[in-house]
Amino acid sequence: MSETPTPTQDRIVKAASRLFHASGIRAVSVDAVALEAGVTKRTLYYHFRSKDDLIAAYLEGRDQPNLSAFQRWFDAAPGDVADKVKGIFHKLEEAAQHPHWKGCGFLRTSVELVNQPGHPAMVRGRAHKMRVESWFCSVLAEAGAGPQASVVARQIMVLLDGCFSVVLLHREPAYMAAAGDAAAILVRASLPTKR
Amino acid sequence: MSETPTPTQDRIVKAASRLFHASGIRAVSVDAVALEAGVTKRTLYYHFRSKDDLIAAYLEGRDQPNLSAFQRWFDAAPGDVADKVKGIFHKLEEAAQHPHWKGCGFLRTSVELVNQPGHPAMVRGRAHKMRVESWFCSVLAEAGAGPQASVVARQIMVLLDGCFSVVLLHREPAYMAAAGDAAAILVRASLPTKR
DNA sequence: CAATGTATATTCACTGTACGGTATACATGA
DNA sequence: TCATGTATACCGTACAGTGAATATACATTG
Repeated sequence: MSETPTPTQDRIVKAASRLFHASGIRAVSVDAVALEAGVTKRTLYYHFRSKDDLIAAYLEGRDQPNLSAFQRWFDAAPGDVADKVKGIFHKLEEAAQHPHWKGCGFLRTSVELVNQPGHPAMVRGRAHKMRVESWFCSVLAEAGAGPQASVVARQIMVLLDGCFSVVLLHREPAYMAAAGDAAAILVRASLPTKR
Repeated sequence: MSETPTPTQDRIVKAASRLFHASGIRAVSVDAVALEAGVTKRTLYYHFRSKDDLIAAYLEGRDQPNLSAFQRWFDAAPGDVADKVKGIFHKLEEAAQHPHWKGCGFLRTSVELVNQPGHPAMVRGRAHKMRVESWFCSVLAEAGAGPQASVVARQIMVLLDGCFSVVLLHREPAYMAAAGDAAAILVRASLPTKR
């Protein structure tokens, strides 16, 4: 799992990621993944024990890139911490404009696996969300939020995941702007007054 | 659709609701619904054209009850508007304690149908969420939020749906308390200062 | 009243297909 | 020759949906 993947494994995971993210894990068959990867199903099963393994690999591959994107967006935004957090929501709003945008793969997978809380994909989903939350928490703590940092980090996570869900249903990215404003208000309320 | 359902139709929809809500629409077969309803599959297909029709009926039946619950919780909570909104999140937190709690059927169904935006169930999901949002909006407007009412209503919806998603993944209802605090802060910020 | 017709409601048994996963054999290079 | 990798063909199952027959209810008509 932690070894360097062969080119074939890589192609399979990439194909799985495209299809799973586009249509959901239950709607995509193993045959479809093999076809997309240009590989026979038997080859796929040589490299992955089961479809569940493939799902786990799919999410594994999205963990770091997702977090990095948030961090990049935060760093690139001008202004104070509150503005920078708001900047993340702004970038998310831009991304959601594309008709192919499909929300958060971790959340969507967790919905499809709602009755298998111990599924490796669920474990990875929780770990990913916790990483993001911890990063928000440390950012807020460095900005001087004190003991409020962890609460506000949780509130930001709720707003973030709320955006994914609401916009996936309504296809109305403007919710993200409203959520960004909310996040900025909450961050400011947690920081010591400026002057 | 608007006619009084026969007892058999009612039993089928109720069985479908239980199973769909417990496990998701894709994980539950029509055979399973028929079995749960104590009816042959062929009888089920006499009353409903397809599984999609059944899914739509399932969500149709959750629209008004869901909204009414929010309104009841709001009315029952003490304090000003901000406190009452927070009261909704508190009740939600209580509900999420039960191990059988499975989040919001509308959101979860929308995830499972992500590639069929025109599906009747998606249409009903959007309509339901809009009804809830409109109700929040009118409540805020009556409290004197002015033009901010619609923005804050959207922020509350994002927090609400964020709770459903986050808690379904983490199984940690405390996120709802944090979200309730956030909602109260946002509502207060939108109202004219007391004195 | 009895025989008949008709719409509603229900059942058993079935079809076609798509799916996750596998048995087995073949190829290739160290 | 042995490990790695790929391919063809297949298995058993589960699923959405259907065909054709049957039962019940109730009205129409001789």
